Amino acid sequence: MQYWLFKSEPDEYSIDDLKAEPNQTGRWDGIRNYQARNLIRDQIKEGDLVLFYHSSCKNVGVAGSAKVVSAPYPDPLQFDPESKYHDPKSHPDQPKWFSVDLKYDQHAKSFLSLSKIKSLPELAEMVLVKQGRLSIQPVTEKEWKFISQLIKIS
DNA sequence: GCCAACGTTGGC
DNA sequence: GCCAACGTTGGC
Repeated sequence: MQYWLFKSEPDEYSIDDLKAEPNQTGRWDGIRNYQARNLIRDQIKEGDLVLFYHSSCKNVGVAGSAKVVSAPYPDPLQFDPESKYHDPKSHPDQPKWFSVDLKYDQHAKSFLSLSKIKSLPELAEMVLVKQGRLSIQPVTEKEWKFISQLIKIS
């Protein structure tokens, strides 16, 4: 079992949007950063657990949890000329960008803000704290357990 | 392969 | 809207 943190701008796609999807399951697409792509393509597995993080908004922080419910597969938006995520350099026989499906799990009963995260020595080593700008990042089991307690999810 | 210029992310 | 910290692009 592995743990991850996925960032999303809630104006674009919030944890409530995920919950409102049919079967509470949505496609995590639009990843266009190689570090994040490598994680999603090579390391993320069906069944892994995800902290759903809201970025670039009034309240930045961990809003809840979700579960990976598919293997990685090519992000269809890269082949869609209408999409802002269209990548004309990517070809279907060798796709550059990947997606997974996420299923809503729980809302944080207590929202965990970034400032709170930064104030906690137990979370000082999080990628979120050390390297701000990565949209998909690994979370250690220790961090996951600590955060689960803080936000009161099980 | 280096590196300057430019673009993006994301907190504040 | 600002700006720091990256990542990407492209000339050489």
